[in-house]
Amino acid sequence: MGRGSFYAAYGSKRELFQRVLGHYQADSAALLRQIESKHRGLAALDEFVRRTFLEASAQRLRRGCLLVNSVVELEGVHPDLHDESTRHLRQLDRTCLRWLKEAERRAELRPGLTASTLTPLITSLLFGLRVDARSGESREALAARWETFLSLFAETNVKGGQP
Amino acid sequence: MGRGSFYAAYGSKRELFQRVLGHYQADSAALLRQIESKHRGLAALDEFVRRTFLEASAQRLRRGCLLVNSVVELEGVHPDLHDESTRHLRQLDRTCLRWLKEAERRAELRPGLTASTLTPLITSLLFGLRVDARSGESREALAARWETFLSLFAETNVKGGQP
DNA sequence: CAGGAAATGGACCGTCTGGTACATAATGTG
DNA sequence: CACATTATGTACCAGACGGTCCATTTCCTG
Repeated sequence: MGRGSFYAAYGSKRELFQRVLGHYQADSAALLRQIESKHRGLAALDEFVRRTFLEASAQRLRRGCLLVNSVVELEGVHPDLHDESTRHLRQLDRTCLRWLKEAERRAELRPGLTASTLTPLITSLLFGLRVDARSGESREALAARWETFLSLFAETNVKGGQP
Repeated sequence: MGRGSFYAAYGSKRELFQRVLGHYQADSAALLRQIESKHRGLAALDEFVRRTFLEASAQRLRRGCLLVNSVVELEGVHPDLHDESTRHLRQLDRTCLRWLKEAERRAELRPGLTASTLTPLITSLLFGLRVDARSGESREALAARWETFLSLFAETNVKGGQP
């Protein structure tokens, strides 16, 4: 793409990046909606992780998550873009909370655990897995971590429960 | 510091960065050793997290972890530095495994859990917490997540256990 | 085929960067 | 005090960057 057409189309590199962020976020939201239409509770969460981490190509996996990378890289340098990225991430957070509340209602959580305490922990772990991905960890290793994690808080009768 | 003295002392920016990585890693290792001399098993792990995340100033917290930031930012751009960072991180991994094995021996882990399956999960979560820190999450929020996590795999009689 | 819109490839500009060279000043030591 | 070492500020270089401008070409449509 020529320089001229680029700036005619997008105005500046910054604007392009913001557009990309928007697209990424829109795609993620679409995925969440699609999953939500087919699964509920912990099954939805598990499906999301499977789709996000385990079905990605090795190359795509190594690229990590655009939003997480942005949060890490833009802090201090581009505060507005950094904030925009974290805002987008929090949206994923809200969906996760919704799923967990459903799971709570369905008694898929081990006794004593609540959706509101578990949700931030889950999103933190997902951040961690995305860093792992970028550090070159294999799909299998990531999957194992996720299954272990799931087994820690899921009732034994649901998928991923502890034997 | 003047330009001249800088290049006389460090050779290049790259070399300086490598030195900084080395120092950071050495400091971390020293902290690990110090903790290991006073605590064992899950107590050591908990102390480490407390010292790393909860005692840091708000500014230092927001800077996150140099190694994690490097892994995220240097992937693809500076493969050698990226690899060096991940190598350093894996060293922390090994220490964590040692602590968990001790915890296993002392029956501090919930039944059915093993050190070798738990350790990678823990380091992933720690990565996630460092991203959270960089995204501006508060010390309290981070502490809450950690306590929740600990309660998921710690025996109820040890610190952080579930009531 | 003709004509207008859109895409292209460069030439060009100011600025920032890592890095060098050097002349000058500060510093420590006999 | 004198001397060698070390640090400093500055001028300078080459290259990359984001961005603009424009002449030329491509492409779609009447």
